[in-house]
This record gives sequence, C-alpha cells and structure tokens, in this order.
Amino acid sequence: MVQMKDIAKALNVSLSLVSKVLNDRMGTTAARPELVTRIRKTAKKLGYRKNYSAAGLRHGRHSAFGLFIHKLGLASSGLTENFITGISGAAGEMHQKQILNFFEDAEQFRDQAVNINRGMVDGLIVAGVAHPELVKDLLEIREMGIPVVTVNQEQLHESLPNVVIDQVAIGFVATEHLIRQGCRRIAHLKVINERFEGYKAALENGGLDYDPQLVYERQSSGPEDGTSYLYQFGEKGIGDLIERGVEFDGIFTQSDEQAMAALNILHFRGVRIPQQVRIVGCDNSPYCGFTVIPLSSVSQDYREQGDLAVRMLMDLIDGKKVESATVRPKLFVRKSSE
Amino acid sequence: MVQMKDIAKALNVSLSLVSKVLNDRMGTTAARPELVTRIRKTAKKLGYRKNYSAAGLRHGRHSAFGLFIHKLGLASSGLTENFITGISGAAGEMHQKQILNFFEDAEQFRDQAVNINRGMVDGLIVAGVAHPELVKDLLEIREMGIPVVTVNQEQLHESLPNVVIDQVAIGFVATEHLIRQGCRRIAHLKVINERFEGYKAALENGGLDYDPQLVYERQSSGPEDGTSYLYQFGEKGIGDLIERGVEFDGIFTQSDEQAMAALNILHFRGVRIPQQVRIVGCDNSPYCGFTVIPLSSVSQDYREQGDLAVRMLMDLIDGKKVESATVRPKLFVRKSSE
DNA sequence: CTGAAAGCGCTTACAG
DNA sequence: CTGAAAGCGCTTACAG
Repeated sequence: MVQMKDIAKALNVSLSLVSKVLNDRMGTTAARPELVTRIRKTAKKLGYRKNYSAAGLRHGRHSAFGLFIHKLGLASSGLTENFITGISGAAGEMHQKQILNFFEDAEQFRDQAVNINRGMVDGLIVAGVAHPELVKDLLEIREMGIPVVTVNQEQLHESLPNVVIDQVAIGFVATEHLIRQGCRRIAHLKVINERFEGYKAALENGGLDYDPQLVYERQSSGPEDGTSYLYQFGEKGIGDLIERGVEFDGIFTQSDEQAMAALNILHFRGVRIPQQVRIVGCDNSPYCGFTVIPLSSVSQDYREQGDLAVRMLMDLIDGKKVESATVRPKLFVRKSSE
Repeated sequence: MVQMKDIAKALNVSLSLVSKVLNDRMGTTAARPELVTRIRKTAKKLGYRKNYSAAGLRHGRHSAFGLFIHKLGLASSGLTENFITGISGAAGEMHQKQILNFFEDAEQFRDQAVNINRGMVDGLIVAGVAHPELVKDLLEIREMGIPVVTVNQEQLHESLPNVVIDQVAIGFVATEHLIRQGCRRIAHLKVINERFEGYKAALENGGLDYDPQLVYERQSSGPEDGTSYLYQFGEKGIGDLIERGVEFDGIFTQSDEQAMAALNILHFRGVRIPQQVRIVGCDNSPYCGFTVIPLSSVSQDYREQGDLAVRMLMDLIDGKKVESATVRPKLFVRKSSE
C-alpha cells in the first residue's frame, strides 16, 4: 500500500508537508503552489488512499458511530429501510463507518451497547420505538464522552437532541387534503393523539365541525403495543363505524394497513372509491401503489430523518451545540383520494 | 479514558503483560494465574474498553467492511431489511463496523467505492441485483488486497465467492406443497427460469404431467427489469389464464405481489380460497399476513444470506479459502394454501 | 519466564 | 517559511 511517506520520498519533500497539502491544512506552512500541485498529482498517480483508521487514531476518533434501531412501524411500511437509506447516505458523505444494531428491549440494548462503548464509536444514534427506561443509560453514555442523538416520537431528555416528525402536521396535511377534495364528513382511526389534534385543527381550519362519532379509538387501557396499526384494527374500526350507521365521505387512518383494510371492506361492499369515499393512509408504504385502488398516503420522510440525525451527531462530536429538529411530513396523492 | 497503561500502572506490571492477558494471547509468556485474574479484575473495575481502532491499526486492519447493496426485489418485500438484519447481527458478533452504500448502477458503485477502497475497509460485500459489468472493478479491488464476497443470483466470477439462494428449490418447495395439499393443476407465473425448473421437477416428482398451458410468461424480449414481479404482472398473467379458459386449482407465483393480484382477482370473482384454488407466493413479504386471505409464501431467507456473507468475508480477510454457499428456501404456510 | 522497545500510518506543535 | 520528532493506543518479536 502506498502511503504518505512514499509520496514524500518520491518528491524528496517532508512527510509533514505531504500531510498538510493532502489535508488542506497548511496552517502557518507555506509552499510554492507548483509544489502543492506536484504533491497532489503524485498522490493521485501512485493511487494513494488515506488510511482513515490511522488518521482517526491520531485524532482520538474512530470515524464511526453506533446505530441502534428498535424497528419503527409496521414491517410492511418500509420505514426502517428508508431511515437506513438516509443514514447511510449522510454517513458515506462524511466518511463515517456504522455499527448497526437492532434491538427490541432495554436488555438487548445494553448487551449490544456494552461491546461498543467508546472502544469503537464516537457517537450513538438511537432510533425507533422510544425507550424512556433507557434514559439513564443514554445519559451515562453521554457522560463518558459519547454524544447521543435520538430519533423518537418523544424527546427522552432535554439534553438528548432528538429528531422527530411533526405528528400534528401529519393529521393536518391528510385531513386538509381530503377537505380540499370535497370531503365533508371525514372518519378517523385514532392511535397517536397528536395526529388526532392535527385532524381536528384541519377540520376547524376548513370550517367543518368536529363530530366524535366519526372517530374510532382503541378501547383497551393497556399501553399501545403497535397492534393498533395493523390491518385488523382498520377492519375493526371501519366495521364498527359502518355498523353504527355513521356516514362518511372521507377516511384518514394512522397507517397504510388500516387504510388498506378500509379500502378492501368498502370496495367489497360496492362503495366507489374515490367517488363516494376518499381515503388517505399514513407511512407511504411501498405497496401503496399496489392495493386494489392505489392508496394516497402521508410520508414520515424517515430518509430525511436519518440524514438529519447523522449531521446532528457529527456536530455534537465536533463539540458544537445542537438543537432538536422537526421534520415535516409529505403527502403522496394517489387514486384513493383523487 | 482508561487504557492498558493505566491498568499496568495500577498493578505495577508491564503494559505487554496486560495486553497479553486481556487478549488471551500469552504465547510463550507465562504469568501466575493469580496475577492474571488480578489484571482482569482491575480492567473491569476501571471500566477499561479496548480501543479497537488502535488495535486495528497495529494489525493493519480497519475492522470494517463495505456493504454495497443494489436493493433486491420489490420495495414491499422487505428483502433488503432482512438482509441487513443478518449482516448487522454477524458483524456485531465479530466487532466489525460497516460502511453501508446503496447503488443502482455501475457508475454509482464506482463513485462510492473509490472513497472507500483500502483506506477504510478490509473487505467488501456486494449484494442484490447482479452487475456483470462490475466484474472487472471487483477483481481489481480484490487485487488490491480487499477480498470481495457477492450475494447475487448468479456468481459473477469463479474467484469471487458468492452466496446464493437455491432458486430451483424455491419452485420445488412451493409446488410440492401445493401437490401435497391436493392440487392437480397448478398454474405458474414464470420469471426466473430456475424456479420454473423446480416447478416442473416437483410436478414430475408428484406424478403430475407438465402442461405448458398453465404457465404464463413475459412476452417482451428485452432484459427483465424487475417489473415482472409487480402486482400488475400478476393481474395480467392470471387474467390471461382465465381468459384462455385454462382451469387450475393451484397457483405458484414468483413474487408476493403477483400472488396478491391473483388472490384479489379470484376473490372478487367469488372463487373460494383455499377451497377451490390454493395460492403460494414468493418472498414471504411482511404483508403476507394482511392480504384479504393470508398468503402462503416461500422465503428466500435473506437474513441467513447476510449472516453467511459476513462470515465468509471474515474468513477471506483471515486468508482462508472460501467456497460459494447456497441457502435453502423456507416455506411459510398460511390460509391461502391450507 | 518477563518486559522494554519498535512500529502500525497518520497529524501537528514546535524548533530551526 | 520548512521539516524533524513526538505521539494517538495498541501488539508482538525479541533481548534479557
């Protein structure tokens, strides 16, 4: 492998100068422009590749971060894949390696984190389902000098910068779109409360009255375990509304599976979509184009969230102040709400 | 940060001894068992974390590999996510960092690979859609001392070990299952030829005649571009068979979207599934449990493929001989073929 | 059996 | 303005 000292030898200059030139860190050093170009050219000609591990050691950096994901949303939604795509893009740009870990409970997180702490990474991104019981662990990790960025629906601690999607906006954007399309009675399958607030705000903004009859909500009192986003919940919710004789000309659900269920049920009953009922789901899952009738959906833009998280972490590692960030949802209109 | 020399100082022993003990590399060195335990205990007490970057530099390793993925299959299939899960699990076990890159053509691969070569990684895993036009690049990379493992449907070069799913077995397993369930006339939507061969082999094995009428095939002469796996292809294929008056009591498709299309069409026409027609898809996509009728499917076990690829790459980096490996598909039976 | 010393490939404060 | 030298945190061949 060709290294800096080979370039220095070839041109009979000092190793230091080569390093400075190649890193654009001349500092107080000055060199003839002609020599600078010669060094650059020789590096290229010899096929020099900087050894980032060595540079990292010198800087006390690993040029790597740990990525801990408790998979977000439904397996079918592709959210995790989008997120990882955003992460890897930004990481590549910044010459950062990753250590990717999937976990599902605090125990698993700790098992995996222990092997990584400090010895391998400069920082941590913890994403997906929020684990408030891990706050103490995360603060400890940060105290050890490893900055942490979270990507959770809720910020775990004021001192842990978080990337979050604007949940209220999700409800608002979807509902506003349905109103613009002419819907006057919009049903809603409620899981996350902020989205419900956005739904109500859009109704008010559109001059429509809020009718609690139109909202189907989970009955159980236990903690939400993710099952509310499933196809079955959508089936139950829409079935319930129909049974109760509630009339509606629009539906905004909190997942695409829920929306797919609504779509299937109504379609089977001969309801024309979008003419009689317009439907908007949530997550912009990869299959939205392939349902019986292509499904409109609000994207949480997890790709953007991943990109942001990496940039925030890098700033933290560089010792900069970092604020939490909020990402705006994007609406994708397909036939179900045209 | 506590490091080896701190442990050495604390116990008044040599740095070398600490390193040897902590790495279980005593070699010709012998030490009192009692001292060995004391060193271990002190390391733990002080919270020592080995700096893997420094160790790597010494060994001429980066403890990292590049992962290049041209996303496999349909976005909705979750194959990529499964694959990454397998990769990250094995990598974590082996203290390996990753540099994850998504690419879609040779140009993109080259752009990203150039930044990574040798300066950041010890090896490469290239997965997903096969790119024969990159063989030269991959061989060059390997000549530079960076081992390469591919995860492609076809082995690109005899000297590049590949992980592959047994495509023939996919067709065989699905068809054999349908035969066992009592199907006698099994329709097939053909894309990959090996799966078709497996289909035929299972028919013969089950004592059924092969009837070309039952097979729907893409008409176009251009290269397969992935669109054959889409919902629309399934719609067209099953529609065509029905139009031609072909009778069947089973269907094996080469994707889950194709199968979902078959399911929807037949269901809408009042065909009872699985009583009248049994259906098996391919990929075991996350939504298989949520179709109108839960869909049986053959999994390509990409998780296992990811795990294997990492282990093979590590062996190559360690200078061992490595052979290509074949993974067997797994059948998941749901209501559509019960 | 034990540990001092060299070195992995870089970077940069500092002496000339 | 220029470059020799020290050092990042490890590992190991080798001298004692």
